[in-house]
Amino acid sequence: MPRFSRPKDCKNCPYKSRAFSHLTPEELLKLQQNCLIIKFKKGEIIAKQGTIASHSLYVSKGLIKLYVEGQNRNIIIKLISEGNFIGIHSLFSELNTYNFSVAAVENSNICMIPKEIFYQQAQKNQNFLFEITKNISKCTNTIFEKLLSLSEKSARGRLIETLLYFSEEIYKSKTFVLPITRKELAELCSISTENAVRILSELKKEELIDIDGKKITIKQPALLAKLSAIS
Amino acid sequence: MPRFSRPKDCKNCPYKSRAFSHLTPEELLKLQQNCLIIKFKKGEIIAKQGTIASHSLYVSKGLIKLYVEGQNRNIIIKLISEGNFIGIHSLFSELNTYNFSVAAVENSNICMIPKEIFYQQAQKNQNFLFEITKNISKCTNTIFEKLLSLSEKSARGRLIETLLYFSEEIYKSKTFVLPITRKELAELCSISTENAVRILSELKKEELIDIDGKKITIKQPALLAKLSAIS
DNA sequence: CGCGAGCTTGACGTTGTTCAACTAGAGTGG
DNA sequence: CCACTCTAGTTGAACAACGTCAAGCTCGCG
Repeated sequence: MPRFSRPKDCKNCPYKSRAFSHLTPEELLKLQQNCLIIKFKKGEIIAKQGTIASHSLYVSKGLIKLYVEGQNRNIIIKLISEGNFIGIHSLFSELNTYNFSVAAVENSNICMIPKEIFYQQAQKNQNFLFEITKNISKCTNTIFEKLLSLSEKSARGRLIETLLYFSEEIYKSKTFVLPITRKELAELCSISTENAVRILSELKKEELIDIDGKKITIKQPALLAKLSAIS
Repeated sequence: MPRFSRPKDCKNCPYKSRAFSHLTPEELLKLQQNCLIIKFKKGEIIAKQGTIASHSLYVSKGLIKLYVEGQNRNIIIKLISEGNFIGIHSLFSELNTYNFSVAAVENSNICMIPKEIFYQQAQKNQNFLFEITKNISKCTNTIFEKLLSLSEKSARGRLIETLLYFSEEIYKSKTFVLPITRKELAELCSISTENAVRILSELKKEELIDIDGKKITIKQPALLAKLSAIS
C-alpha cells in the first residue's frame, strides 16, 4: 500500500476546510494538483521542531498532536482532529521554521501543499486569505486560553478541564476512550505523569468519574465543571 | 487639554505600522479620517475584558499592558510599546469580544479605527491584509513562547528572562529603569509579588544584577542568559 | 516464559504561595 | 508643619502543591 497519493476530488471532500469553499473551481484544482496526501501511522512524526515550514499541513483523516520537545518532558500544545490546519501561523511568520513538532496520535492522512502555491493563492483570493486569517486568530485564542489555564489553575483543575474537553468537544459523550496514554495526557496538562494518574485515581475515589483503562466516564459533569473553574 | 483628537498626517507619522505602507494615499486618508487618537494617563484602562472589540487599537505613543484579570491576581500577557497593534487577532476571531484587558503603563496615545473601516480596508487591499496576518502570526508566536516559558521554566528562570527582555529588547542597555511595579513584574512572570522580590534580592546578593529602587543593572548578562535557559 | 512499556501508589524533597509583620516614602487634612 | 494613612517594597515562617524517585503491578508480544 502506497504511503502517499494525490487527492482525487478536493471539491467534494467532506473534510475540506471552510477556507477552500471560497475558491473558484480552477483555483481549487490548482491546489489539488499540487497537493500530496501523506499517510502517517500512529506515533510517526509529521513535522519536526526547528525545520523549515515548506508546506501547509492539513489533517484530512485521524488525530495528531502538536507538541514542543522540552529538556525533560514534552508539552502537548493541542490535539488537532480532521478538518483542521496544523500550525498555519508558522507559514506566515517571519522566521518560517516550526517552533513545534507534530506527530500522529492515530493513523492519519495529512494534505500537504507547497508553501509557495499556498502563498500565491492567499495573494490572489481575498476571501481565502480572510478565512486563513480567522483561522490563525482562532489558533491564537486557543493558545491564549491554554496560557491562562496554565497560569491560573492547579494541576487538578487543568486535568478536569482536559477530560471535559474530550467529553464535550471531541467525543460529545459522557463516556469515551482516551486516544492517548497517561503520559500524553499529563503532557497535555503540563503536569507529571504520576500526578496525572494520582488525580485520576482521586477523581474516581470521589465518584466524579469512572475509569476502566482508557475508557473514561464523566459521572458529574456539572460539579466537575465547577471544580475546574475554581481550582 | 483635549483628551482626544483626529490624526493630522498619518502618512508621515514616524510610528505608523508597516501594514500602512502598503496603502494608497487615498486608502490611508480614508483611515486617517476615521481614526481617533485617544490620550490615556498612566493606569487608565483602554479596553476591558469581555467587551466587544469595536475598533482596532494601535499604540502611537507610550507603553501599555495587555493582561487578564484572574480571580486572585492578574496575569500580564505582554507589554506593548509604540508602533504596534494591540490584540489585533481579537478583531478577526469569531466571537469579537476581548478576552483580555488593556491598560496604560505610561501616558499613552492610542489610535482607534472602527472595525468596519478596518475590515473594509483588509478586504480591499491584499498586501495590507497580508501584513496584518503576519502581525497576528507574530502575536501567536509571542504567546506561544510565553506558554513554553511558563511550562518549562522555574520562577527564577522566568524572572531572569523578563529582566533580560527589558535590557536587551526594550531598552537595549544593561542599566534601565523598570517602567512597572514589583507587583506588575510578578504578574508578567506569573509568580507572586513576594517571590519576585525575593528572587530579585537573591540575584543582587549573588552579584548577578544590581538594584536601586526601579533602576536595575544587569551585571552578568551571559551567565544570566544561561541561568534563564536551564532553570 | 521473560521482557518491556504503560500504569499505579507511596515516600520524600523542593518550589512557590500565603500570611504576617515591618519599613520607607508620598500624599492628605487639620 | 505634623500626624495620619495608603501604597510599594521587603523579609521571615508555615504550609500546600507538585515533581521526583523508587517499587511493584499488569498486559501484550516476541
